[in-house]
Amino acid sequence: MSQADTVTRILDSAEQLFAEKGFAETSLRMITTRAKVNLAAVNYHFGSKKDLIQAVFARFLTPFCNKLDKEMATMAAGNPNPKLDDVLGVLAKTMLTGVTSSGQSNKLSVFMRLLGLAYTQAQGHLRRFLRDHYNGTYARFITYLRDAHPELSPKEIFWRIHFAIGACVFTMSSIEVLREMSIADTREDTGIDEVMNQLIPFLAAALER
Amino acid sequence: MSQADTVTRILDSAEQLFAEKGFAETSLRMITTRAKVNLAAVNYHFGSKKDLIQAVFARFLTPFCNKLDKEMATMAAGNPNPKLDDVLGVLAKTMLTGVTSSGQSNKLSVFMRLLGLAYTQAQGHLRRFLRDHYNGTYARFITYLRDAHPELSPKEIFWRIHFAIGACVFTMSSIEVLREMSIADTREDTGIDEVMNQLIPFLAAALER
DNA sequence: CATTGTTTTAAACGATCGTTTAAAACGAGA
DNA sequence: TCTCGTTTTAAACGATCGTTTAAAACAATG
Repeated sequence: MSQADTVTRILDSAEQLFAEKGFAETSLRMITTRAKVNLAAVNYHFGSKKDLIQAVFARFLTPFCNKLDKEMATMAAGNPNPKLDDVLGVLAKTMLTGVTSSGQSNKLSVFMRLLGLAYTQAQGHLRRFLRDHYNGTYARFITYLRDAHPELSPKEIFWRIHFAIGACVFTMSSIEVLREMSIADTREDTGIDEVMNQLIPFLAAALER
Repeated sequence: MSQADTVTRILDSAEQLFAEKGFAETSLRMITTRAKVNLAAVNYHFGSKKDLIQAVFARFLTPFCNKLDKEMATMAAGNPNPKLDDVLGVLAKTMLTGVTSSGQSNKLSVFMRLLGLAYTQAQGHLRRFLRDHYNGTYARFITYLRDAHPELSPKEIFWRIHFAIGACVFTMSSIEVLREMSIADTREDTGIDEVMNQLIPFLAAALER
């Protein structure tokens, strides 16, 4: 087994388990067992558990942010005054097509779940890491939103977009639980596409109003 | 120190720490140290850490659900065809006035944070506990929503209300982080009342549309 | 005051955690 | 084939976890 294999398998297992259980509830022994590598491999290749957490985020956030930056620039080049729909459309498209780190299915919910953990479970070091590495893309995105709605104050833009992020992150984070509850409630299942098809107009209505 | 004191102090500390750090990241030693009681007091009075978690939820959910049930019944008695605004208004009022378990300030964000943990960090036992004890109130509330919007399918009701719950839970769960980010973004702070004043019309627009 | 049931206390239990160590296994270049 | 840097392995480290124990302290009752 080559080094790249070992590193990748650790990242895959860690990503999956972190999204499923959170950081504290996931032990290095769970990760290395699932990855079929030796326990010491994490500390050898990454240094510490904290560094592994950052590596998991870096692996999917770096290409995602690069892609988002590029797509945003492309949109702005062909459209001097992008509206909210345009900006959010680029974001949605990037999320749907650009999140493919470990190649497993259902990647979007993992992405969302990790994003949620970053907000609610970040232990300081992760928050600092994300700010230091991805604040640029975030700031540029917010700027597009402001330009699309110059009549709204920066505050209003900030909170509306985070309300929307909240609805997305929460829904996709708890998608399994929610689908179970939905079945118990309504006696019929709801596919993820169907959830997305309801979520998008929900958010559009809330953001535009 | 009487028994009631000890039990209450443990519940207060646990509630605070769970909301702040989550279940796994909060040790019994943190809880008992903050509560200024002996370590063994948790196992003596509650049995186990899982039982303590359930007790924390029970302490604020039981009076909350009782109050919500009563307020809903009162509303329905005086209003044969409550609209969405009425139903959500009762919910909001109950949340703002009825969440006062440990008497500390900023209780609403603790309530929301714990609610979020119940969805995203529930380890099975908690999910079962909540379903067994509070599913009645939940079902009744959903019924009011359905009656208020008979033209919507049960599925649509279910998902819209959970998108809304997501925006609330996420926002209030990460309120400290978000306020920091907002200050960095906009160079001005946002009070919690102000956040609520933006959140409510946001949700209203999304639910009604 | 003595007794009895309840609560608190200090100490220890075994289990599991993240991390470290040192030797073994491996692989490419001389 | 031998060498040397890299990677993997098994074992152990100290720390911390939830839980248990048995004795001490307490409070109420006779």
